[in-house]
Amino acid sequence: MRHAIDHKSPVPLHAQAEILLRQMISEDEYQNGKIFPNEIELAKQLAISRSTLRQAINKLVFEGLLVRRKRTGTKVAKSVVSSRSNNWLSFSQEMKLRGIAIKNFETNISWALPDEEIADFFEIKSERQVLKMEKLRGKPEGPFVYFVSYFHPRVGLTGDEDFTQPLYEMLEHEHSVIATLSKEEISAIAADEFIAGKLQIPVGSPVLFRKRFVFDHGERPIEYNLGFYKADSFVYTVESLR
Amino acid sequence: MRHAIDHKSPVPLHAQAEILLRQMISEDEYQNGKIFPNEIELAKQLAISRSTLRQAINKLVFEGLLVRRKRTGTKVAKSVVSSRSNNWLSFSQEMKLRGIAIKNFETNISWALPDEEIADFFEIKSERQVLKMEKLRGKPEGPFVYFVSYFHPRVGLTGDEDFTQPLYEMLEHEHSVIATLSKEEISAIAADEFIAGKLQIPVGSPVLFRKRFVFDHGERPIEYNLGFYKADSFVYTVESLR
DNA sequence: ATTGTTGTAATGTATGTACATATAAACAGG
DNA sequence: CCTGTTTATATGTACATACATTACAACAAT
Repeated sequence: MRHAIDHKSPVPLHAQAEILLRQMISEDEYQNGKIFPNEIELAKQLAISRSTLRQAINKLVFEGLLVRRKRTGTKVAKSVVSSRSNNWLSFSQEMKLRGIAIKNFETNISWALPDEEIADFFEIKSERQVLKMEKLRGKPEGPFVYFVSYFHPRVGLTGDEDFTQPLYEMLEHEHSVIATLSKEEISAIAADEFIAGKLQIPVGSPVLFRKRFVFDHGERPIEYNLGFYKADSFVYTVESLR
Repeated sequence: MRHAIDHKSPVPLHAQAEILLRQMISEDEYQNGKIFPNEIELAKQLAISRSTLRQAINKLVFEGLLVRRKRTGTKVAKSVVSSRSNNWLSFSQEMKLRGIAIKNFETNISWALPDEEIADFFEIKSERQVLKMEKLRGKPEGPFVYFVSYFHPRVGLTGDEDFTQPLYEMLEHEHSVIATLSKEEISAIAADEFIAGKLQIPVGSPVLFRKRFVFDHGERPIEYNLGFYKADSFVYTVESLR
């Protein structure tokens, strides 16, 4: 009998249930296709009503994390198609959601001169220094992604900010900059020596390369971001309606 | 008093409510920020219960079409305007747009047994044969993409169709199947022997791999598609709003 | 004028209940 | 052995109800 739900907590019961379900989802058994206890049973275990539990389950179904079939039951979705091209979760938030612990291998903040493409995107002179952020992140056993970001001077970053917290929240709270639009280009490339060194892979290995342009609500450029992902470590999901 | 909801229809009431709400959303008044009737009032107008109406509203809130605030009410979300990019151009249409002439190197139609993932996606037994379409396409100087598609038996393809015309138009006109939703997963992989052979590149070279799940308006699976793009030949672009 | 209080209107949370529907599995009949 | 039929079980749909929370608005007190 589970009873991990606190009826006296200010956190809504369905939200608590959602958290519990996310935990279950990340467990190996459920990842491997084990059927969840049925609604009635699970509701009883958690000591909440079926309707409340359903609220939590439905949210996860909508996100594409769970699938349900009558008579069969509820289980973790096979092809984890995380719905809504919500690319607005931070990297760590997203990984957390998928139950992956991440480790920071390097974080580097510096001032740099933008190359032509960046200066062009920011609409500034290439003599003007911009803040550059590099991050090397991955699983405990090794890095699998190398990021480089450049920020528009308008944002007002000093380099002393706390770059460990979710980036877009930090920008919003500390600098009142609200990122609302991103354009991304995704391609496959071969690792050059630099990237191969960072990701600890052979030169020439496949790398998923993402170039990202981030704008504020006035469509003014905010961030220029490059991401290099070790092959197979990362799947980019997109959902589109006609 | 609205009463556009048919209680005798086999279509669930919440689904009917959802359709009505979508219509309202598209109306000018609501686009311009008019507040919707409150839940209780609207439920009364539609002659359904508040819970049922809420089911519909919540779905649209999840989708980001509506925003709600206590005491203020429910209205159309500001920023939304149709997000997402058009992945709905056919390959050749898209290439044409970019001024690239396309050559077909191979087109192969056959019947095949689906592997577990495909059978699972289609929700059919893996003994049931499905139509398989392979295409190798590229520039005059060489191929740069290899596609494999599987079609759900429901579509009713015989294999004798004209696969040279734009696929989704053909499906719509010849088989009344309207593809409206696609979920895609993009990753980088190393070319295995088969793919390397097709694309005429060394084994182990980087390849942009796209897995695509296509659904009709009822979210029923229609097509399962794999695309292998030679590195640097293809850039995937995504635009997303928050 | 500012600050605090109270009313009220909207969504948010939560439960209990009832019946519908889809389907896997067991069963029976040929 | 296969084929149809029944049964049990899980999700799906729908409603009625109650109380909590939030936040704007009006008013009162300082």
